[in-house]
Formats: sequence, C-alpha cells, structure tokens
Amino acid sequence: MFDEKETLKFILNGADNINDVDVLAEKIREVNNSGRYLRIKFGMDPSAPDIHLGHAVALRKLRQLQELGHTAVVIIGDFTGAIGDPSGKSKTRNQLTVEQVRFNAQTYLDQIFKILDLDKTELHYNSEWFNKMSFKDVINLCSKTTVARMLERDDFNNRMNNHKPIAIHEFFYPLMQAYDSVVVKADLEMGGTDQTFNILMGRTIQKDYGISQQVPIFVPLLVGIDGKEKMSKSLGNYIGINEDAKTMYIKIMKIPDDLIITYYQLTTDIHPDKIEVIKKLLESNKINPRDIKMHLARSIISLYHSSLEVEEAEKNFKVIFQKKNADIDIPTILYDPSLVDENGEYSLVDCLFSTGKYKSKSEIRRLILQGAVKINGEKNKEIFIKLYEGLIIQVGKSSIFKLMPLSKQLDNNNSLTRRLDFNK
RNA sequence: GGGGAGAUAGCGAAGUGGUCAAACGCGGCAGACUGUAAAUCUGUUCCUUCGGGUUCUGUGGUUCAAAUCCACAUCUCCCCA
Repeated sequence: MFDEKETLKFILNGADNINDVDVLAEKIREVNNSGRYLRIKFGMDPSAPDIHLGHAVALRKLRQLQELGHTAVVIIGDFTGAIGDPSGKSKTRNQLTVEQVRFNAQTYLDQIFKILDLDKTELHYNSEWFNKMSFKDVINLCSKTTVARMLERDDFNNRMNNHKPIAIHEFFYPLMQAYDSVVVKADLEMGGTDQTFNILMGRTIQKDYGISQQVPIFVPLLVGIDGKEKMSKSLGNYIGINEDAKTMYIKIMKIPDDLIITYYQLTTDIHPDKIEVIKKLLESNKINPRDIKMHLARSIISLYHSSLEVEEAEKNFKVIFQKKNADIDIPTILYDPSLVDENGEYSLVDCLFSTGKYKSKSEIRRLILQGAVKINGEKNKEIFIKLYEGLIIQVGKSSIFKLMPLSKQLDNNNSLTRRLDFNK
C-alpha cells in the first residue's frame, strides 16, 4: 500500500487547476486497493534530440512519483516518431528516417535518466508492437473512432478551416499513441496540455480493448525564454538540460520577470512554501528582480551541473553583462600566427567564423559594422585587427572569446571544443 | 473522374517582361536606453575574396531581357461526381 495523499499532492503540485482531482483520486484508490503501485505512462516523440526544461517539468514530476514507489512507463515513440505528432501543428510534420529516430532515441535516453530513476522505469519502444501489426489490425484500430471525432481536435479543425492540408497518416498518430496505452496497461498517462486529445483517445481505445481506463495527468506547458510561446527547440526559445552551465545561466536571465515564479514552480525542486516567500519578496519591490532571477538560475543549473560550474556560470554572466572583472574560463578561438599579413593583422571575420557559431561571414561582417564587437572591452568596427594571444573578443551581449595561437592547441584541447552557443 | 485556383526569402504577403536581391508586416539579430528582462527609438536581415555570384516549387522553352510569358512535371486548396 502506498500513500495516496502524498501521491496526489505530488501529481497536483503546480498543476492543480488543469486536472480533475476527483477522478484522479478515485483511480489512485482503485489501484492502491488492488495492492500494487501506479503505472504512469509517459511517451516521448524523438523528433529532436535535445531535452529541455519544458520536457523536464513532466520528468521531474515522474521522478517524484517514483520516489513514492510508482513505476514510470516510458515509451520512446520510435515508430510514431516517423509519423510526427500533429499536436498543435499548423502543418504536416516532416517524417524522420529510421536512423534519425534511432539516433535521437539514444540521446533522449542519456538525458532522461539524468532525471528519472532507472530502476523504477519500464522502457519501451513502440515499434515493439507496431512492427508486428498486420494491416487488418490497423484497420481494426481505425474503426474505433470517427473522422468527426478527429476533426474535433483544435489543430485539425484549424487546418480544415484554413484550407491547409491534413494528410491521412496524421490521423493515425492519436490512435497509435492510444494503442500504446492498451499495450502497457497504463493507469495514468502524463503529458502536456497539448496532449489532451491524444491522452483521452487512450481512454477510449482502452475501453474498446476491454482494459481499465487510464486517467490523464496534465502538466502545464512551460513558456519559453521569449515569454510568449511554449518552450520548444524549433522556436529557439528553449533551455536544454544538456547545455553547459554558462549558456543556461544567460538564457535563464533572459526570461521575462513575470515568469520567475512559474519557473520556480515548474523547473526547480524548491519547496512550494519557500516559493511563496520568494513571490512575496518579488511583489514587495524591495529586491531587484534580477537578483531573484540569479538565484533562480543557480537553483535550476545546480540540478544539472556541479556547484563549481554554477559558480563559473555566474561569474561569466557578471563579466559579460555587469562588466566586472573576474578570472573566468573563456572559450578559446585558435588562430594560425603564420596567417597574419605584413602589418600583423588578420581578418576578424575569418577569426570569428572559425568558431562555427555564425552561419555566414556576411552575418559577422554585419555584426562588426553595427558595433556589436568589442575587442578588450573597446568597441571595434575594423575588419582587420592585430591578433595576439589573450585578446578578448566580445560579440553582442552573449558571446565572449579569447584568442590563442594554434601552437598551443595541444595544451588546450578542452576549451577548444567548448563554445558558447546561446541562440540555437 | 470533371472543372477552377494557387506555390515568392524563417513566416505572412505584394509584385504580372527590364528601374527586382524582390515593397510591406511579423519574427530574428545588433545599437542606444536600462535593473537581467520588457517597453521605446534606430539600424540590419541570400552569399561574397566586395569585383561580383546564386534566388521567386522543378525541368525545358520564348525573348536582347523572365518571379512575371509558354509547355510539361510535382505538390496544395476549392467546387462537382
């Protein structure tokens, strides 16, 4: 027997107004009475290989439930990933190749077990069962719902109304996700509110297959660092859990002030009571929101990095934004001393291009001409500059590099691969 | 199966023979301001060795000249069956 109240409390933490408490409580009691722990399904579509803080909201909750003894049933949608979830999409998604999906899936696993407890996780690839299905099975599955029901979905409906294409295979996605729930006999399915339709379809299909119906746990969608759209890789407003501490720090500082509390609730492990205190503090206007945000940044980053790295990241931020001097580890650009011309000068464009951070030389040229580049703290609009070891090049607000001659490459292998990459 | 409309940069959208690397809006980036952000204003937004080069779904064609005209192909939407 497990603690029903605790379980419910963790489920509802930060998600109390989007879930049906009564239905959840009943399901939890039912499972508890049968003498077992909950099987909580969580599906991931490996369409992009980076897990970000938005995904982590659900994963963190799952982890908390695992600590109460429950089982996380993680389904890697390797088969469905090849279709592409149409949820919230205004157009058909690109289909992925088998290789892409497989590669993404592996990187996913490496990342989710930074958060989840491997011992209390049951892992499935949904190709396990979909590869075995016959066409007759597929037709049978399709017969369980209707076109009208499919078109109830907001995203499909919008597309219909806007005369945008909907390919037939996109209708299969919710059905397949629902079928996953049949196979793994999920008690609960966790997902973002954008998954409403898919998760509810799971209930419908489970009933049809004569299985006890799952109850959804909806997790709020985390708004991205732009403060507008939900966090997603394709919108570029995300913070990946695999990103280095410095990048995370700068990105967290970019979130709008009014998201600070939400981020505390959804992306940290700080106790709700303490968050209340912070909220009051923030509202009192006695503290610069920036300082609270710096605390938030430390809280989030320490979940994924060592305390030393957190400290470095904060120093780095101060150097770049607050113009304080500190001894920090700045990414290195290597240059070949033999390439300088007779005046000892070299093209800054080529120099920055070698970092791989910029998509074209024209872009760098524009940045230089717009006064975005500082050399040792001085604004610089020259294309050709004198290079020497230790020169500090700052581009815009978020990138800073130190120059190092090529001959030192061997001593500096580490920093060679490390780059700040804030915007993608 | 028949008929009609359409495909333009990250997105939306103008452009119907030369003055088009292509108006405008959004988004992005940068600068100023600042409290990190936001807001505001300004600049910028295909590539380039700065000579130029490659674009308007694709392939051919007409023309001194094509995003613009023609043919075929591909994809999408609408109406009818």
